[in-house]
Amino acid sequence: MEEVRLVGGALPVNEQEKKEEVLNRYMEQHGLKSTRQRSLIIDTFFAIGGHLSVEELWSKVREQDAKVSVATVYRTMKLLNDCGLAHARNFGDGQTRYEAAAGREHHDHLICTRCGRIVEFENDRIEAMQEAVARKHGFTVTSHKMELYGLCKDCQRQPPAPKTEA
Amino acid sequence: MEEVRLVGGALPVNEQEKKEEVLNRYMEQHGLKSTRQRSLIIDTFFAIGGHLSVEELWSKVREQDAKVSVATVYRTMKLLNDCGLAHARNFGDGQTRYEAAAGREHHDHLICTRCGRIVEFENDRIEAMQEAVARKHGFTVTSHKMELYGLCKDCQRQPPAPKTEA
DNA sequence: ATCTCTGCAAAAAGTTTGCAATAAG
DNA sequence: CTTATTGCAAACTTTTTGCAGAGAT
Repeated sequence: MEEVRLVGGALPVNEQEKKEEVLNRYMEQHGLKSTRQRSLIIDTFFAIGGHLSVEELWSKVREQDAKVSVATVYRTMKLLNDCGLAHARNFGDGQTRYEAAAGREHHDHLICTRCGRIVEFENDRIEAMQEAVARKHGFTVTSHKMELYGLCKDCQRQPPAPKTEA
Repeated sequence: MEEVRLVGGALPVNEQEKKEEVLNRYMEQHGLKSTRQRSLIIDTFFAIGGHLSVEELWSKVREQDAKVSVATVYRTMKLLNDCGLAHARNFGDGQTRYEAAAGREHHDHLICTRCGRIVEFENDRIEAMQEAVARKHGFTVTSHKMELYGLCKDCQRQPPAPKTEA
């Protein structure tokens, strides 16, 4: 139970190719160059998975190359976001978190307010009802965000020490 | 149709009393004092309604008293949030927005990505399903956030000029 | 009087940007 | 070679905080 800090992490091998394809096409079309730090940041991001803040990602990246600057991490994540391989999320802790997006279904989040654990889920019936509600109000939905905050199984029985998000 | 920029704004008169009661009790229990700027900020906040950023609220407050500082607005809104009369929201535009909460049911938001209009709604069935999903993952939900982004009725037929949030 | 508040300005925290040096194609 | 990228530091934005003077009870 402990090792599953986050659900929805690193991509399976077959996704790797699709991801690289998307990335390469995007870089080519935009005249971008492939650099050592970009690759390192991107690889690290997809390898770790989860919902990383720039700070967290940066510290992981620096374990490999201490010279990489935050600015580069910010710029690279913006790039990944723009080409659709990562989504920027904001869970209200004051910093933007990124999550891998390539080839993944839309999903929502369950967030433990005690230990910071984040679990992803999807539910078609809820989505259908959202559509219905929107229609009733004359809206056309293009995207949505749903976050459930509460206590995870472990934290419900007080004991487990609160750990800050992985 | 145009005047309804936001749904869920100023409180009805009968709510005013309940609100004041809550506020007074809270201030008393916490040894807080009622001051000119606090009252002005709070009254302005409830009078305008909607989903105000500190910046917006501050500018409205300054129309009445140009000397009030942002710090005081921040401190006062934090206070309102703590006593449960306001909820801090984050719609991803980089600034915290507050909305009146006294005696209002929990609700979610429909947000027009073109004109910024925000419509509130509530749906018990969706909430019930959220509970179910959470339970399935071993979570106990204490609060949630659901935002549907898309185009409102007006903006679906291109013409209407986009206006920034009231 | 006493203890809380306010305004101001400085400090944080997170993110962005300008620029000269550096690396990629 | 030419153009994009990087690191660094300065700039920005939003929010918080320390402090001395002003205000509330």
